[in-house]
Amino acid sequence: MAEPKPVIDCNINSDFLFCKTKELIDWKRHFKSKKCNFAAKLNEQMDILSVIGSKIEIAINTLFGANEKVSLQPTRKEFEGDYTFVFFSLVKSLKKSPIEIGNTIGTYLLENNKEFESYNVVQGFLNLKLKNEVWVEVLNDLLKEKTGEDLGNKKGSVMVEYSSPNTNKPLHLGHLRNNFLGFSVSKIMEAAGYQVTKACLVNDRGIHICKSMVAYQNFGANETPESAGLKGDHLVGKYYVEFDKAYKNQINSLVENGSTEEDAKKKAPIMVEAQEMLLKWEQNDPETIELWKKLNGWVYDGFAKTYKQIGVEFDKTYYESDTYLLGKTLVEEGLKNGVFYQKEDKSVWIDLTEEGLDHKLVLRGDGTSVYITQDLGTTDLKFDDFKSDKSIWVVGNEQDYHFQVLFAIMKKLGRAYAHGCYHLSYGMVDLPSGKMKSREGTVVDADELVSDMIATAKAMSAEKGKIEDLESEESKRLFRMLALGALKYYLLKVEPKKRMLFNPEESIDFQGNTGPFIQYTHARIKSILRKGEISDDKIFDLVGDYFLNPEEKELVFLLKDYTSIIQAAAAEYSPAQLANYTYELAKTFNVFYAQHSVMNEENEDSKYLRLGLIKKVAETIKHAMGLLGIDVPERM
RNA sequence: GGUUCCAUAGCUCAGCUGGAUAGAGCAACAGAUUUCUAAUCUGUGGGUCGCAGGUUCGAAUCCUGCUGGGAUCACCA
Repeated sequence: MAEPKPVIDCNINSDFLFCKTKELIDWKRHFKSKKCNFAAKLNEQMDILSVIGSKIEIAINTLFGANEKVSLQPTRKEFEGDYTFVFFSLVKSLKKSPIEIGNTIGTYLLENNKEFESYNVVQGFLNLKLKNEVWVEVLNDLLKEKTGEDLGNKKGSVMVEYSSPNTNKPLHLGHLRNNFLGFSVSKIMEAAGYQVTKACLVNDRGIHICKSMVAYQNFGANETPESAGLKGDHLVGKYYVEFDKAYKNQINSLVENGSTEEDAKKKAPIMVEAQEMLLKWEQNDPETIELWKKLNGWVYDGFAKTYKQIGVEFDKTYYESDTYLLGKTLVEEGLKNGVFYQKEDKSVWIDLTEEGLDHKLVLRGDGTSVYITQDLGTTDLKFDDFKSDKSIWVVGNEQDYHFQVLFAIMKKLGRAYAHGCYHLSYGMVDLPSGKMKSREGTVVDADELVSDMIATAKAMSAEKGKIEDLESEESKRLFRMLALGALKYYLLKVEPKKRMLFNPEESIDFQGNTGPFIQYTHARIKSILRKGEISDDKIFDLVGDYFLNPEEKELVFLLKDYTSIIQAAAAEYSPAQLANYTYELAKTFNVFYAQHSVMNEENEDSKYLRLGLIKKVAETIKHAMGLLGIDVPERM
């Protein structure tokens, strides 16, 4: 094994990976007026990628007098090198052959910098290999940093609204995608340096809850969650279904007696009753309010259990019953300043044709609100309450148009916050049997799904013979952790905006690109670390002159990307990017694990470096999974 | 019909602002356990990147058109 002499001294940070002060100043001056990828970053924290990029920019400028915007990509496996600079654009402007340009730059880089080990040129690709000690130092720096916590806290504040359930039925699979997305995006934004408020807007009023109320009043016989042995939300959901049954029966008999179907739908007594109840509710009828509070109370108890079980939470809960009348003042404001216009029937509209949208009603002729009216008011309220710089709505893509309209109106009303509004739109969750339809009873209930998955996790653990006492509290925690890990990862690994297929069998899979695979990887590492804890000081002392093998280097390579992955995931509101990264990291560790031993390694330097390395891998996995809302076990 | 999103291996999905021979997992087949957890690892087969043009040194990626699918186009929420 090669044993390179230590060329790194203790001032490495200020001298080696970072640019020398004088050099730095020259670069800044040099690139100030020009657009250069990396030079622009000099004020910020420098990572190895930026350093290399800047050095190439310098080289090109010195050699050819050209200002090139350099971007780098990891060198493909089939070529030698760490990073590749693609310079086809230079071939044209410099009118020289690719080989000549590549060699000129490569030679210059090697002669004038100490980071580079070698280079090779293939067509317009300059493959650069960095010296081993660069990677050791990258690792050393990583070990000194706290995982995922060096991003600063200076990006402002953001509100993430998600979940937003209706109080007439329990949560289903579609809600789970919403909840997991919302929670994860909140965590990611937080990690990226935002101050986050997690908000939930409960849809607790309206015709849907009145339907449940009417059905309960008619058929409920004073049933309670206790007497029925049902979670509150399921009990109320049951009466929502009862309503629908009775409604359909009434329609059928009306049609049999000669009504048209359209007429029957309007005149069915139970529907009339529901509408009357809504009216009573709006008039604050005490009896109605009492019933409403009772049923909603049950539902909230049920939701609370579900939220606790799936591990999501909120900092602020808004209730539509409090906010549904808001927005009318905005309508007045809009009329006053000419953003809105009024028709003869007194209804109020906005013309959004310039924005590529349509005319939109914002207030009915009788002065009552529509959906968008409420949302105008609620949006103002949210920004007023929290003074957030940004606001994210996690809502399904069936409301894409609604949010386009909402944001366009806010802009027209001159709300400064309008540019900070973002609709995180996600696709539907399909089942192998097709679309989920609540009316056809093909919805997958959230509570049921979670408990099924916990049971499966238990069964699989039993089958593997991994767990001794299946009934212990610790085991139960583990099964829940695995079940939720599988479910959350399955729903989050797909890019939010894409429609996705939920295959029950695949979702509880523990192999391949799954949550439990990553959880298992973490448990494996912790198992080693239990045998070989080592103080940080010792690791830092020893890594200096160690020669990394390819598997170790690959891990370092991935680990150093972690913070930028968080930034990217935050910028695109995409937990999927983080999920993919974490999978890649876990997989890479397992390759390392299959080929190298940590505790049985005879070379002490190697052993301690590996202990440090895998500790960092475990921390990164844990942190990243945490951002997905997934816990990882110490053993499994 | 207008608007909008999507289309990549048998299946489920990656593929960042255009870069080298398009990648994973599952499924199939063949291997690996005296060694820190085999819920792991290694290998094999599998592709008209929906179709057709365009932009250029270079396109799964950008533009246009077409086909297929989803969503939406309520004085519902």
